[in-house]
Amino acid sequence: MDESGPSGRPEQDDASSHRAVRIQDVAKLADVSTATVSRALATPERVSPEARARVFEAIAKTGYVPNPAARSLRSQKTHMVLVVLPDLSNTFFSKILRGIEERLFEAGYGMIISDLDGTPEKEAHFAAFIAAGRVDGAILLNGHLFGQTRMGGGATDRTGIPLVALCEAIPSADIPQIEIDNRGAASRMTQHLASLGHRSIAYVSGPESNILERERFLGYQDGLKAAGLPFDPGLVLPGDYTIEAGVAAGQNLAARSTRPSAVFCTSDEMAIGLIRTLLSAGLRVPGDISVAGFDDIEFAAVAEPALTTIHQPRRELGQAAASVLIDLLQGRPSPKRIRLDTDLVLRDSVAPPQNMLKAPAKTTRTRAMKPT
Amino acid sequence: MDESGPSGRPEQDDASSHRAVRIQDVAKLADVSTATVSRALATPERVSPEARARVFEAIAKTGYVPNPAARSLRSQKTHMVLVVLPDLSNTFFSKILRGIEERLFEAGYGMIISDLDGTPEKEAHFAAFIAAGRVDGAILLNGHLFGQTRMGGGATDRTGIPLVALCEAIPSADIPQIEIDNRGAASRMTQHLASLGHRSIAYVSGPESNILERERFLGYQDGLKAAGLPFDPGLVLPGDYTIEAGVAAGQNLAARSTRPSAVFCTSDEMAIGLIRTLLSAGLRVPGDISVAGFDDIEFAAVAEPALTTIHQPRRELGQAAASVLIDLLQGRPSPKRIRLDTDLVLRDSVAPPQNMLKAPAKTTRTRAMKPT
DNA sequence: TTGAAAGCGCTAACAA
DNA sequence: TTGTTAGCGCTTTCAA
Repeated sequence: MDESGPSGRPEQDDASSHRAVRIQDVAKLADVSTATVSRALATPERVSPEARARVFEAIAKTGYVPNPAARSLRSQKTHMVLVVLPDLSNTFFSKILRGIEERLFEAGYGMIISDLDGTPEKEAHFAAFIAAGRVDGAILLNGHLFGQTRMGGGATDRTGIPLVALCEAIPSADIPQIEIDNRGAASRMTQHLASLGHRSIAYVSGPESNILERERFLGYQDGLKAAGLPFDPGLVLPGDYTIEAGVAAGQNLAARSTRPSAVFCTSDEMAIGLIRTLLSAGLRVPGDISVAGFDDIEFAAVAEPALTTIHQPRRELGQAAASVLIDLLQGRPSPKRIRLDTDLVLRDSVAPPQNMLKAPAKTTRTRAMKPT
Repeated sequence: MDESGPSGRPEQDDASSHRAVRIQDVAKLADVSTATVSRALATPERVSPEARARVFEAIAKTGYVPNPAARSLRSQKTHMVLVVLPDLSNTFFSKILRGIEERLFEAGYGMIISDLDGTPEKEAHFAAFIAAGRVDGAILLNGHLFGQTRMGGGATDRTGIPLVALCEAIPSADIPQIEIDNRGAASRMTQHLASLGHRSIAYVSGPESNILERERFLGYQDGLKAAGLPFDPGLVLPGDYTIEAGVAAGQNLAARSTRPSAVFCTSDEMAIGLIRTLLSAGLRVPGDISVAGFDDIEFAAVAEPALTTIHQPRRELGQAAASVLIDLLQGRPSPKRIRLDTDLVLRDSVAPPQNMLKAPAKTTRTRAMKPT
């Protein structure tokens, strides 16, 4: 079809170059069989140096790119990974995604993203995606995809593709988990607040059903206990990690006659929304109320006041998850669980309660926990 | 992984069969040919009701899911769309992405994401992605992918897959463009600032090479001219849409002895970083300096002070781009250019200059431009 | 080390 | 309306 031009460059595209270059074309040009071309690509060491050289030359000359559909049909591999996440438009996830993409890219995998905004039908759809064999593996950023669908029947190996859980551990499933110590971090923040003298520390939660949330809530209680403070259900405000939830919690708090002196929000978004509402209501932060967040998103550092929060290594989390999945995909052993460290980031939104003194805060980071 | 069983015949269909159900299995069960099964799926109206019923029953019974690799190999369609974007971890893009994903999902397309963090090699990689036929079409959110690589030679139809440019129009290429009127919006904001009495309006730019940036910069100049203000190059500060760039611009401004009374930042991130730095330097916003942003990201409304900015319909932009691409993919006619409206969102970060009076601002939206 | 040849599972051209 | 059949482009036995 496409004779290579006299120049040695790939053919000029006249009307002629309809057809993509196939392995046959390369084989013919290199004067070998298609099998040899295939081998030269997959296992170069099993092809004689001469043949290999000719093959690569022919590939360069023709601009041959293997057809992934054919390859995939034959080899049952797609070199694609599915990433399932609850909300694409959430800053928290997008940074993780980037970490994932980086690593997958390096390893030659493509990334298919599925954003299931809480829609059960979408879960089913992406389960079908997996079932159809469109991907070699998947990274799950939400705790319950396949929670019902797939794992429910205990049929972990029904579809049989490697899965990795990121952040939201899937409790029953025994798939590798990449996470932070949510409980420990929440406990640590709570104790930090207590150590400054706060006796009444409110908690703005994530969605109840969320595994992360449960861990953090336990951590909050741990922290209270460690500080010798009683747990007061009246100080627990419902939330869902969004700015709006923070605003709602702020309104709730602002309307109270007696208020906690500190609030621990389980996401920075909520903390920022909460602070905004408090300020609008004429309260001072941290003067009247200290507010702490969780995640350390980009905006935490430039919030007004700058947010004291827990730093999560989001990109690294993504990278770690991708690395584990790639190991699995390539048959290498890989850790069943990776727990990355968090940092307690001290900024300006938290201070000792009104009646106590405190020097103006500077951003400080404290290593939150040692590796285990 | 596992050896396929005695490969002559498929296993029993119900028990935990190793082997995936194929079209043959369905055909046999429904007592029709594979062609009929295929037709029943693709063009049900061309199959007799009885046959169709039996086919669907068999599909339900077996849990048949077509093998996309085989389908794709044969039909030369992948039902995949590539989305190329400059920075996945940027809030601005993630909301757009969601709009895209929604629409693609509805139409039965999957989304492959490529984040090229300015790395030229990645551009090449994804160009290869397209060349290999892994996707049926692509949405480009950055102005210059294939700017050199592909379009350079004027060979638009070299790879021949439908392309849509989103936000950053690719100047020379004649592919459909989905965008906002950047120039008009920037002009409008500039005039708004001028109308409040600001005579000295600084501008924090995006990356120079960026097409968006050029449009907005022109708009800024248009606005100045319309307001009868001179253009002062000393009031143009370099930026790149990031928080850090805003911080840098803030430091620059804070260090000056005479300062503009207003600053127009071409992204909310920069505006937030700038405000933060100004406040830290002891300046008041908008008391001493008014600051305006661009984009209206989620955090704009809860920034302190709340940000006056240009609202971009990000999700809708994504949806529009996906819709156009789907039209193209399915051979329907589609508009060559879609321009969505922006809004001027008035909040608290902008006020008349110090010597003038102004009532406390409330969030207000004004339609920025009429459709054309 | 190499080549011939048999499919991977599906769709579409052609015939009936 | 339906079935037969020939590939789509590749990898991978199996022999040589």
